[in-house]
Parts: sequence; structure tokens; C-alpha cells
Amino acid sequence: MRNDKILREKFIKYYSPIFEEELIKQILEIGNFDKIKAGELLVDIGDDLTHIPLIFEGAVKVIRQAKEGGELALYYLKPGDTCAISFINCIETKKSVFEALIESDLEAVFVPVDKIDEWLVKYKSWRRYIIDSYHFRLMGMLESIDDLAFKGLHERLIKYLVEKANRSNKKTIQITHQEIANDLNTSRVVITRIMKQLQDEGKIISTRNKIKVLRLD
DNA sequence: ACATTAAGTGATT
DNA sequence: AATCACTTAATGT
Repeated sequence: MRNDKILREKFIKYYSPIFEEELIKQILEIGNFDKIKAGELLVDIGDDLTHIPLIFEGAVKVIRQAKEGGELALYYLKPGDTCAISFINCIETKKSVFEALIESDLEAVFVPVDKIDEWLVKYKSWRRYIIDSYHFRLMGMLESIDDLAFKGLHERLIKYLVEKANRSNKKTIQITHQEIANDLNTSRVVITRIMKQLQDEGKIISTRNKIKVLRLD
């Protein structure tokens, strides 16, 4: 539509080692290249999914929402990822059962549904990519279930902070206790208390809207 | 200066 | 580990 040149170059750089040339050409021709700002809602529950994103910058948080208020961060999409869950949604023309929020400024190419299906037959690298994506998403969710079932909040919080810091490659993350509580499906007070404990142990420095992760990874 | 939002805390379940 | 009820601190207008 407009000046996508930089995005296209970035896409090529990231995906040409994975996809065969012909497929790259196809995506360049058909895909919608887009940038989306952090904080925006990419997919809401009930949305029709017409495209899947191939990400090459930023991160997306996929959230499960309970009917009555509760929510839980399930997994995160990073550069190189796509969400094959949305792919099956597309094929079945069902509505999304998850919410997807842009965690950090996103750059991705959006591929329409019908092409996904077509390429599965046509390109080996695409098949590999989609199948792997399924696998990774499943493992991501399994990990979330394990954490929820077998780990205490203390441990879950540490992991949350470390992973969040790693995703952005920064030691200092910008977030409130309330937001963390939402992602972990607990209350703010509990997060505040554990946070204080971690601070006393010298593992983090917590100030308003900011947490500096010191020695955890 | 005042209002709003984030974080800290004791007591109770 | 959750909830309540309140306090204190930081920030925006």
C-alpha cells in the first residue's frame, strides 16, 4: 500500500533462511506488511481471523479470558513465530477463543487464510514451519499449565520477570504490579508482597511502574 | 494545590 | 495465597 520497503527487507532477512525462494516471493507479493504499536489489541475474543501474522519484530501476548473476570497469559509470540492456532481457526472459519495483545511494537506480514492452505501443499518449508508452530504453541501452553499446577507464585513471578526482561533485552521492565497480577491471575497485593521479598533478597529493584531485574537468569 | 493512580501493610480467612 | 480496608508515595493537571 505504501512504503513497506524497510519492512520487506527485514522480512527477507529474517525468513529467507527458513523459506524457499519461491515462497518468499509469494509472501512478498501477497502479504500485508504492517507495524503495530505496543498496547494495541491485535485479536479480541470472537474476532474473525482472516490472516495470520509472520512476526519479525516485537512480541505478542496471547491471553486466555475467563467469563467472569479472570485472565491468564498463555504464551508469547516472538520474531520468527506465527500463531498456527489462528490458522486452524481460519480454516474452520471459527471465531478466536483467545485475546492477543501487542506487547512491544510489532512488525509482521499478514497472510490471508486461503493461501495458508494452498502453500501447505505447495511448499515443504511452509509445511515444516506451520507444523513446528503448532508444536511450539502446544509446548508453550503445556508449560503454562505446569507452572500453574506445580509452581508457587514466588517461582512463577521470577520466571515471568526474567522472560519479560529477555524478550525486550532490557534489565528494566515497565509494568505495574496490577498488570503482572492480571497476567498471572492473582491479586495485586500478593504480587506486591512477593516483589518486596525479591527486593530484600537483592534480586530486583522495584519502583513505580518499573522493575529492574538484577541477578536471576 | 489537588486529584488520581501505584504501591505498602496489618489483620483476617 | 486471597481479600479487605486503609495508608503512604509518586505523578499528572
